[in-house]
Amino acid sequence: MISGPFNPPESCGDCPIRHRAICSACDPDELAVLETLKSYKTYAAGDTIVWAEETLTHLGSVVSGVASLNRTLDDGRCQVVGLLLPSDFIGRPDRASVAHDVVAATDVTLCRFEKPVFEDLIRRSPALLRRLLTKTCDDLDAARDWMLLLGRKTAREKVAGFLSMLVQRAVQQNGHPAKDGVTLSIPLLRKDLANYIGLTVETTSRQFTQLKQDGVIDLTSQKDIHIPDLAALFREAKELGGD
Amino acid sequence: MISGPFNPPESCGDCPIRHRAICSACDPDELAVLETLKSYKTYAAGDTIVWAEETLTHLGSVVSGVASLNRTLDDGRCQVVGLLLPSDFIGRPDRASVAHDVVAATDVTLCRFEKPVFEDLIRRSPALLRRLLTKTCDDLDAARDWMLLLGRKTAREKVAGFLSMLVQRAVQQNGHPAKDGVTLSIPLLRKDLANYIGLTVETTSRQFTQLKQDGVIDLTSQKDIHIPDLAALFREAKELGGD
DNA sequence: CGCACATTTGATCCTGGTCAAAAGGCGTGG
DNA sequence: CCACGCCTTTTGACCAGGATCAAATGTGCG
Repeated sequence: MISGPFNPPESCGDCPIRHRAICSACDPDELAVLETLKSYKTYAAGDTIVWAEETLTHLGSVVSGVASLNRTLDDGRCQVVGLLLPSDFIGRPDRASVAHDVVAATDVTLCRFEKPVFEDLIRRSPALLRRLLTKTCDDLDAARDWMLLLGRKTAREKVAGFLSMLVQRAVQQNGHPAKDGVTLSIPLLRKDLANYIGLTVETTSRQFTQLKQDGVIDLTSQKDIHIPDLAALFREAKELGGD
Repeated sequence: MISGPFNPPESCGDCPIRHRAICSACDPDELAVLETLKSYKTYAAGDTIVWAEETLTHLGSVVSGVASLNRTLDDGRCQVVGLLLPSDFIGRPDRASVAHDVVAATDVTLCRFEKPVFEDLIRRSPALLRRLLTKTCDDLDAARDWMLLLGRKTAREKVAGFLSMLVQRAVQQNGHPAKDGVTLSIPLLRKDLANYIGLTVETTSRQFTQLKQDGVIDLTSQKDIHIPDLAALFREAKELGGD
């Protein structure tokens, strides 16, 4: 989605996630405070940003790139339990650690605050706290939607459901309503994608092939995909209200 | 778990969930305010407490009983996306509705506030807001744990995982550390249990039979279960740190 | 160009689903 | 008190969707 190195914005006013991240709740005065406290950090694709159970020193938002939240069993089985896209938040204020690894799927830049500093911020700004609650509720709803996909959907529906989710998030970010279909880039390797939808790489790949043959999707490269008819994709995904 | 009709407490001080529900964040003054604003409502097992997408008039906590959060597809496939036990909270302050049905699994009593009243409360009490955020974060972590179970665990591990979760929640509520095993009651029908762990009733039943034959569990009746060795159960469930 | 890794395709197996029927529980009414 | 009927749970026989194992094809990079 972002090509080339990402340069952090000069000021919060120029920040690409200014109106969607938790700081969107802040007025200019508060923003001026954040400005002095924030710092940026960039990770390369594949880097682990946080290890599960590790003590967090910072909290913050994804400014660019995509990260996945991974929960892994001793025997190697792995489930991706969430995707962090730009404006999504990492960490919770009242716990020392998170319960899963956070891994950069692409190059990732974070806008961070030291944990005690952030805790002081939300103590002083109810708006910020309120915004964080809203975002957490949204994450919870998304996680529960995903439970339906993992527990009850077929392989084909899972792949279509994943793509539907990507499309919906892309539309809600870029805001283009899409007239003649949508083109987007899949920010995960097949392996990670499979771990996200609870399948193996092989079945995932087979379902892509099928959906392509059936004209639901069009792969221009392995990562770049074109969806000619959104309603058709949503129907395949059995989204509630997908028609 | 609760037998016979449940009588709401005379005052918040006598309430069984006083120290675990969101009101645990309140000082005596705040509690006195809540006291004048709350109301109780009881539902019979099987009743739908809230329909998905229906406009919520109240928010509140489960005082007694168990409710399940159900997400259902048009073709009838159904996934339970959460269990509400005593002290758990229903609803989110900033949305008009919830994304899933809330169904009473046993008889359920709620302690409720009218939505606008509750919104006013959290506007005036940062402690309450803060407590709500903590609970929501906990729910999110639990949902993500469940995604691992749904996406990556075998039928046997799913059943053992469900029982492990029940045990852990029972211990954290009743606080008894359990010397010679734990006895508890399963508050769901097999059908609902199956919908919670993403299996059919038949496989769920078969796994119970297996676990019984292997001495991991002991069914005294269809709902009442005794677990002689918690560590053994956790091992079956492949819980992180289950040994 | 050649190597390492990601993705796709193929052949076979096995876990869990489906369909069907029996057994167990429980409340109602004779 | 027991008989009947309804619903839940268990068990059985068979089937299929997705996993596993293996190999071929694609892709990016030094």
